Amino acid sequence: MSDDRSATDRGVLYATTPIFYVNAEPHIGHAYTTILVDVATRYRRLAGDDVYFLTGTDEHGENIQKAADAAGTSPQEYTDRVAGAFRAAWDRLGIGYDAFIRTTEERHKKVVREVLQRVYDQGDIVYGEYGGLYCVRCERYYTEKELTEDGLCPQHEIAPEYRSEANYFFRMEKYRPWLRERLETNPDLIRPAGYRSEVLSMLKEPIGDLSISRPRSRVPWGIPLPWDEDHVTYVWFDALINYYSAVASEGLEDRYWPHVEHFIAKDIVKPHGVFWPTMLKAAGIPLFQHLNVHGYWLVEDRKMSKSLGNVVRPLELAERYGNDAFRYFLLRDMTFGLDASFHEVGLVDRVNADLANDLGNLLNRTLGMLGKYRDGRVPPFGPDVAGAGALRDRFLDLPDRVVEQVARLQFDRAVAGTMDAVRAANKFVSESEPWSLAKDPEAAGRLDTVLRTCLEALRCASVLLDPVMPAKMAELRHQLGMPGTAPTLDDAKRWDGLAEGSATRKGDPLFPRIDRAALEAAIEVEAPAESEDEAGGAAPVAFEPKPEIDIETFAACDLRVGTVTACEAHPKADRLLVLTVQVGTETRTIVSGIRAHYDPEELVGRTVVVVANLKPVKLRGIESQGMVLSAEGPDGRLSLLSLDRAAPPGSEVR
RNA sequence: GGCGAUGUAGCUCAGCUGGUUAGAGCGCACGACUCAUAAUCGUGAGGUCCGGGGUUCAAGUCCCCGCAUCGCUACCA
Repeated sequence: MSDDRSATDRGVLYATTPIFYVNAEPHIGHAYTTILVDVATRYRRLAGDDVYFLTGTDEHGENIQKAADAAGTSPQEYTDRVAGAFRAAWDRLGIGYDAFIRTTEERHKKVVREVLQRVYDQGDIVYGEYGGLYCVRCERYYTEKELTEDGLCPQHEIAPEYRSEANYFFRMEKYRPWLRERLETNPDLIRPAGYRSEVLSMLKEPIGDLSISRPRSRVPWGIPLPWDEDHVTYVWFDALINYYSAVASEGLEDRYWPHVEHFIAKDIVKPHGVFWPTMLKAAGIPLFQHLNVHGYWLVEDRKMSKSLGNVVRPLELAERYGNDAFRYFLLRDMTFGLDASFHEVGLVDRVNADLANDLGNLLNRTLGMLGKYRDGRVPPFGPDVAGAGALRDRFLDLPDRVVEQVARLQFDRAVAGTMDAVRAANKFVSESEPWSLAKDPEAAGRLDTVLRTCLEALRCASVLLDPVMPAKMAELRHQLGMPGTAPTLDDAKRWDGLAEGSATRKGDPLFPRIDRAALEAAIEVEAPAESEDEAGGAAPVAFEPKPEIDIETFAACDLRVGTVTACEAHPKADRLLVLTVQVGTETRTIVSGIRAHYDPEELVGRTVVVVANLKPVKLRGIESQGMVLSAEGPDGRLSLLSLDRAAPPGSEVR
């Protein structure tokens, strides 16, 4: 256990998941974070700690509004529905959260406004007019240091202008030195260490100030700024503050805030590792204890994406294989902080080997013999049997180790260690051969010892695995004849937890084996079907049309058919390709940001659509004389426009 | 381009502050057993620890260079 969480906060835990943006159904990433926190909190509860587990939904913003419009409903109705879907999903996955916060709740809005006002009053929120020098071409602000000696934009060598955008900015840059210092002196504030380094490297250069508002006229679906009702907060002050508002609004601030642990996936390290601590500092609220960052589940070794058709639906898996088995797999097969690969066959193998063969079968064989030899009743310990004491010691050593591993976020090891002990129990059965003892009347006492030892091993295992598989472990204890009361960690520290003479209740196998061959066959069948629709099946995108233009304005764009005659990677930019395009009689050099989507070779000879009268611009040293058109797919994947009938290079497009 | 992470048996991964013949599970081969969910237990095959240098008595573990994959970041007319 790390030093900084010793005296003050031992015994109390406030754990959070991110609040999820309600524009999509929960996927395995959402589910993993939430299950992880569920397991972590259950372990701490098992140890007798005072625990508060928060999750929720992020419901404001333009996208929600658009999605609601597209669905033909109001934002409120829309978010009610989706937030309800998230809650239902978590319920089905056995998530025992204590509180569910929605950013549209009054209690949240009130706290957000209070915090905003406080930060504003002390001068850390400023109007965008003070934002600075803005290069129109770059569409970004520059600090004076970044500009050339003459005060020009380094990219375009034009004079930047003072931009008076109607936004408010949080003066985040001001807190950068403080945050660096804090991370230096508090090395495990962000963990594992790799993510701390990442944040530190972000802080080496200016982080700028953070835009935190949008005009209410454009985005009415948000929380109005308390001092300027014409603006609403944008994302950060709204969403991040949920962690604080959830307890502050319930009078639980003193009890839980000093013990807050955030759990997130690595994609949101920046807002949580940079924005959030500086916001807290500015608001005079103490920092979180740790920011705990986990990796991604890579599906078929690629990042999960809708366009690849490899989205893993947690509810389907839980349904198919059992929720507890699914949870076990997630916790067992990912090392905290690192990415892990998800293969459905791997899940099945894991569940069969560990849960069906080792744990489930140990229960089944033990209760089977108990029924046969002892009428299903719990025997006393008899004379010593070789290996019984060692097995007992092995189990009784586990609780302290597990608690420590959980504190270090080593859930995989905590679970593996317990399963190793279960394996040792199976070995003990083989070596002590109770079926042979049963044939020898003089060995009755030793048979008692063997059976009782197995029963106690199972009972202890059920306690140590209870946070991961609450339903199945309760069922296990039920089969052992125990009452349905919730276990405590102390139950795993004793070897006499069963009542002598009590009746066991052998039932169906706890974890039925999953037919792996059938699964493989099913995958065979599914595989070809997936490749058919690249984009055709993608959901329509809600959008807000740009301001109307007339035909003359459109005609001002000179769009032309072109043929790519050569193409190579830009020598000084990772994301750019340099195309040579034949447009009519002219040959143009066009720089385009499509390198991540197309190989240079595959473009040679292709027909493209070119904006021919764009003002040329130098991109990383190469002049681009135009632009090629492409469309963006659901996953940011670009698709170049081409023609479905031949038209010679230079033909006008209209 | 900058920063960071990862690269260990067919597969999924452990290997903490450098120290005996490099580990686990799955899969595979052979054997044992029969209480059990075609389960369990044992034995075995299988590795240039990404490549190349270096530091050290000693390196998978530290340093340098490179390769590959991933992430963040700049460029995305």
